[in-house]
Amino acid sequence: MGQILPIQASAPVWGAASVLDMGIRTLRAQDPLIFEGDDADHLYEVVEGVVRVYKVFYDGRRQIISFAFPGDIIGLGQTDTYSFDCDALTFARVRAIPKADLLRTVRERPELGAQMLEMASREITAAQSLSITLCRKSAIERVASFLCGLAERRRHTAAGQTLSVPMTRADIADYLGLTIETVSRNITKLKSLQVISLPEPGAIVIHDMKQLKRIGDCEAGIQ
Amino acid sequence: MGQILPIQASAPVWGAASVLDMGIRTLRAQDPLIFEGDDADHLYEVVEGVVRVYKVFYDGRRQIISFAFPGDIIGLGQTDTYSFDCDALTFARVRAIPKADLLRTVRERPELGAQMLEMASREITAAQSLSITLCRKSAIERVASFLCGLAERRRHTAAGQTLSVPMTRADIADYLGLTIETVSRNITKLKSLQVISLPEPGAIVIHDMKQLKRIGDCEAGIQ
DNA sequence: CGGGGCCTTGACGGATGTCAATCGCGGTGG
DNA sequence: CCACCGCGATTGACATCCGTCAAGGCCCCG
Repeated sequence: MGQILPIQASAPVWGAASVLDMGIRTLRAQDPLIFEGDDADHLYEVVEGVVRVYKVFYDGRRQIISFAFPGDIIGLGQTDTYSFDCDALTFARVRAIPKADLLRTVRERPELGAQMLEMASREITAAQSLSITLCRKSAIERVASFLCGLAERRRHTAAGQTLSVPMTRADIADYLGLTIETVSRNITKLKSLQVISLPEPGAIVIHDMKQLKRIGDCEAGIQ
Repeated sequence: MGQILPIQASAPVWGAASVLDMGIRTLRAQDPLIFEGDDADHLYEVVEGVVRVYKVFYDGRRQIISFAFPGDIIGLGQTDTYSFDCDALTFARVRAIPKADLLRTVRERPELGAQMLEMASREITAAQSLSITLCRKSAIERVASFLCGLAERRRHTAAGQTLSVPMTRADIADYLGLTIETVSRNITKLKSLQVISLPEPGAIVIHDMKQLKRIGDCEAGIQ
């Protein structure tokens, strides 16, 4: 069985840890971090583990907006109250950054403001590319691009490495706008194409990254 | 025939018109403003008219990312080069804001930085809600929420007002991730439900805003 | 009058959702 | 020890929504 790399801690993004490192919160899997409607008075930087950000609709439909990995910031797009729920997917540690402190710090160090803008930019780009994924791609293309993205963010781009997939099929489905069954069917299809394999639950091995990318980018004639 | 309100000019968003009002560009319908890959050295604030922002894929598929109305800023999420194309949907005037000037100004007036962050926030929220629209909603729900959003942004929330819809069915389809035919069918369905009517091409009247909202928010049992 | 957009409407097929059965695995308790 | 249960994943059968293809209408304009 392959060694699955842990989801590691990262250096503080803001550089100004001494000023902003107000508090680290430790979360067990499933522990809530943010409820929709809470006052949006903190940003959270994921230090370790994986955190999921999602919206739940009156009828139980759920849209996962993002899986946040170490180094990611949650709450940049929130002004008054949070517009989403957020909880831990795995054991996780997050750094809580009070917005008031942050704004004061930005006043003293304008370059931090530029950095925040840049991160907001990236978030806009991510959200827009998610839109494209969701509306222009077929089910297998979505699954393939999801796995590609996962591997890239964890820098597991070499073939044959075991990639931990801490989310359930339901999480993936709610992220990709599909059902559990469709996700499962298409993972099976990728397996039968010998692009990936599933050595154990919660892990996958990407055997043919190029082909996976081709499928994810709609460049392969898969039906 | 109802009088359709023009899409009006707005006061400069930045307040600092004397500093930033570097140039107004006038565009006829269909005139290009930004090509994907151009150096992202300007922001554009729409002053009058409607501008569309979109991506075109290798296979001709097009995703409209946003319709920008007066007061909207284009290019906030762009760091190096633009990642989208952009052109005028109607006659339009835009204020070109050189980024270099803007950064200098922000250094002198940090509150502008906060304002930019807030606009970026709004853009993130918009992109995320577009994701949800695209992946969680049925065709009629998408069309209804599109029309609701249009009415809200133009502040035509009273029933019976005539709302100008300057975009074609193809534009709406490429924004909502649908086909022309599906958009048309569902507009017809909303008409037969007596929620809207089409007094003339390029205009709609919303008769039952509450019901339209219910449908757009997935709160109505429509098949 | 004819042509070309743009829109609407109909018929049909296919991808994906829904419903249901089954499997494997881990935990629990008799 | 093993039967039982619950949860997640897989697989199959069927239904349905939406895309595709095609025809036709409306309107403007030459």
